[in-house]
Amino acid sequence: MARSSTDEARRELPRSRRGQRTRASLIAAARTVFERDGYLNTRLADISAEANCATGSLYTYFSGKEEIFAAVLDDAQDEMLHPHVRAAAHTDDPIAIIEASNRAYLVAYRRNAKLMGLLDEVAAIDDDVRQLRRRRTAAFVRRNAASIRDLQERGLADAELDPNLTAGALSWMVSRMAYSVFVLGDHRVSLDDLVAGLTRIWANALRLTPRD
Amino acid sequence: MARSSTDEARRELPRSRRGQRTRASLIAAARTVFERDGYLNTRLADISAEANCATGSLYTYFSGKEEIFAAVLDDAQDEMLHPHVRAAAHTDDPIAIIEASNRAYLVAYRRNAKLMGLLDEVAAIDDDVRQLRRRRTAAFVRRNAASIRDLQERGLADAELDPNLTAGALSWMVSRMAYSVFVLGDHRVSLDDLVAGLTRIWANALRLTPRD
Amino acid sequence: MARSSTDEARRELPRSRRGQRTRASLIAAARTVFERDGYLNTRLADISAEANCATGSLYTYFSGKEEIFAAVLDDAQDEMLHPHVRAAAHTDDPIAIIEASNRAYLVAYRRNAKLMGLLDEVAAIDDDVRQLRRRRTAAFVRRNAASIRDLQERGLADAELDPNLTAGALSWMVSRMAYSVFVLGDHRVSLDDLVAGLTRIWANALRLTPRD
Amino acid sequence: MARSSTDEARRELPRSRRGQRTRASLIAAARTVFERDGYLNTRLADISAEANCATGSLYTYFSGKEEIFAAVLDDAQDEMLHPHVRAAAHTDDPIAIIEASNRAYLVAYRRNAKLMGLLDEVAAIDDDVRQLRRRRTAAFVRRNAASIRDLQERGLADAELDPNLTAGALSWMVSRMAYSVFVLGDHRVSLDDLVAGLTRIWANALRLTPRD
DNA sequence: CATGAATGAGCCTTCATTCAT
DNA sequence: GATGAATGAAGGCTCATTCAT
Repeated sequence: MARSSTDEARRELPRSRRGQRTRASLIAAARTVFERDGYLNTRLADISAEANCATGSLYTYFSGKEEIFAAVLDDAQDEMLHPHVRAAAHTDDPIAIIEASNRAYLVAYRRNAKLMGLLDEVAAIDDDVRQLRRRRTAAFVRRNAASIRDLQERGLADAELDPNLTAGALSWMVSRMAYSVFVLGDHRVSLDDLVAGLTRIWANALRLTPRD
Repeated sequence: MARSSTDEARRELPRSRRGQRTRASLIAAARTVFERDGYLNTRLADISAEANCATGSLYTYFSGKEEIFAAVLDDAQDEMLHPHVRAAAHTDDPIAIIEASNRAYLVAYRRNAKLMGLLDEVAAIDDDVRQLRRRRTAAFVRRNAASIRDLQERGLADAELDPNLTAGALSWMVSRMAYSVFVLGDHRVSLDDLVAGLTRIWANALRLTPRD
Repeated sequence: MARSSTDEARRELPRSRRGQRTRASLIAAARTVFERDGYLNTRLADISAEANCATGSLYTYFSGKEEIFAAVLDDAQDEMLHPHVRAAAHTDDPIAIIEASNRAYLVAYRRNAKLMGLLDEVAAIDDDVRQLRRRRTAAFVRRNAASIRDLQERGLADAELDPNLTAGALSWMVSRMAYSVFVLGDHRVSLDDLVAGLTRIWANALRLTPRD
Repeated sequence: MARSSTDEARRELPRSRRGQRTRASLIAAARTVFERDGYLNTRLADISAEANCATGSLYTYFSGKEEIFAAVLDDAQDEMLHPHVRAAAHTDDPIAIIEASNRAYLVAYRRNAKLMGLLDEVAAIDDDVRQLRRRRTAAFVRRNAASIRDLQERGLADAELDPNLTAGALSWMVSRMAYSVFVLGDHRVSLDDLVAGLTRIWANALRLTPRD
């Protein structure tokens, strides 16, 4: 997570084995409770209770709610990262790449739907988390923008589109649809149809021509 | 607003002129404070202070934070409504209609950017508000879906697209871009460019052919 | 009521006809609400609402909750008074007199059961009401004590009994049984059986010999 | 106390010694303040102040006023219980048994007069406490009824009396006289005279013949 | 390091009472 | 007199954070 290296307030990692166990169980408990009760409704006491340890112990490792939430995100880091386009590096077909990317994203989102919804809740509340998410998204958007620019230069994509704006718009489209489908439960649609639908819109938007 | 007719707990409207003035000033104060401090940080005492009245007066008209927030939304109702496509009824060009619709939406959004951001914050927290927003969005999406279906039937739009999914995806795209630009301050872009960009993406996505 | 003549704080009686009507409807409403919700749970606003008049109007006639409660008691005065033994003056049989007295008391109690329960609630809370009730009871007890003394002097009742103590004990016995049966709903027993049972205990206690 | 086993909301007992001390001092403080100021006038802050601890500490052990009051009763439990008739099991004389029972009750009542008065205040207000008292009284009355029935069967007591009604009536008589004498301060009478007087009435009521 | 009780600021909510209209 | 909105003191309760053991 972005904070990992920069946040000097963070408590040091525990040295003893016992400490590591406690810390880990607190993080696991926090995720459980956050996902069950929501960020705001969660009291720190609930977390320590879930972790079967004393209230005070939480402060041994974390400075407060925000930090333990950050730790939960950190812990789930890899699962949640925007999948890289390289995920589908073994093809040249731009549409196939987009599809692979979307699929990877949506699969990851679905697997962590509760946490993603939580992230959304917290981002609406907490500026740090909002910045964090923005930074992540920015990286993703930048990659997409680069890809669009590349396709435009190769004459494959609509040259009129502003690569940055377009990348941003399409990224939001996918991430909000994921939220809508997996968190809110709107749109009863299968994963395959969702991937296909979003990919087609994305490809159309760029005016890529399907090879068919 | 949706609650108006359904929420039986809502306090009665004031009978006297004085009461109407107080109620109105409370709503105005609430909007000011909510937009300034955010929903969570706002204490009801802040609102009454801003409205220059006693704490208790707030409870004369509202049962609590949620209800006064609902009243603020109610009050801003018309400004915030998703603009109807009819806005551009005086043309036949599908792209022109989309553009007009997007412009209307983005203009309205920009005018109430703070409130829209607030709505987003609260929707992440409060289920009632979430439902409220969902209902509104659903109506908007339904209209868009109908429009897409119509264009498909007329052979103007990509027949492969699922109208509902597409309408949902494109609507989210526009609304999140509005959030991104006007609330978060991302993408330094002019309103015109934003409208043009989103409209082009939208039109491309449907495979509408610009007349040029 | 005892306060009627002594309490200088009491508002004057209204002169206008309209005022009298308002005052009367407030008292009626107060009784309704007190009996329905209990003394503590009753808010003055509930009373004025029930009386279909403004909150402020209550203060035109009463200085507060205690005073309007006193007015309710005042209003119900005659129904609630301890019945006088004279009620059965047309017989010489001591037991018949006791029975008549008990019956009269219990009938009156039953008729105003809600109010009597209320009186009990308030007496436990408010010292003024407690004193009021004590004064009333004292008069009743005094009469009973005199009656016992008389029977003792005539050689009809156990001479060992302390007339005051006995009168107090038996009076409490009857009044608490009334409370128990009519307010709490204990002892499923008919009025006749209740009267008969209490009268027999009373007569036995005095060692009066039934004539049979 | 009756709630002990049934009230699932009750906070857990403290685990540490310190916690036990705090809890105990809160209960002691509560009794002091309740007896001094009455139930209604007591603010929870007064109790914590009296116990020299923070407001919040009270909530560590009790969920509110009702529960801490219940704990006070619980704590005084043994002193307040209706004394059992067995208290005087070493005699066969029915009157002596009644006298011993009454004396035990009145002595206990006098010792806890303030608390008994309090119990009365609260019973008039709070339904839970009312039920609690009712259950206790019922047990006491049941024992007395059984005793009366026994005496009737042995031909020693007036066969006409309804055992339940009579037991109820006489029990109320004694308990209200205790209230009257020890709480209200009516009837200037010595304990011995009170015991003697009530016992004679009780015995007379049953038509027991004194052995003299 | 763990424990879990203690702390107390902070905010909400009620409602008797007043008072301008 | 009637009206009903305004007032604001009062007290309840929560829970993040600290700290003695």
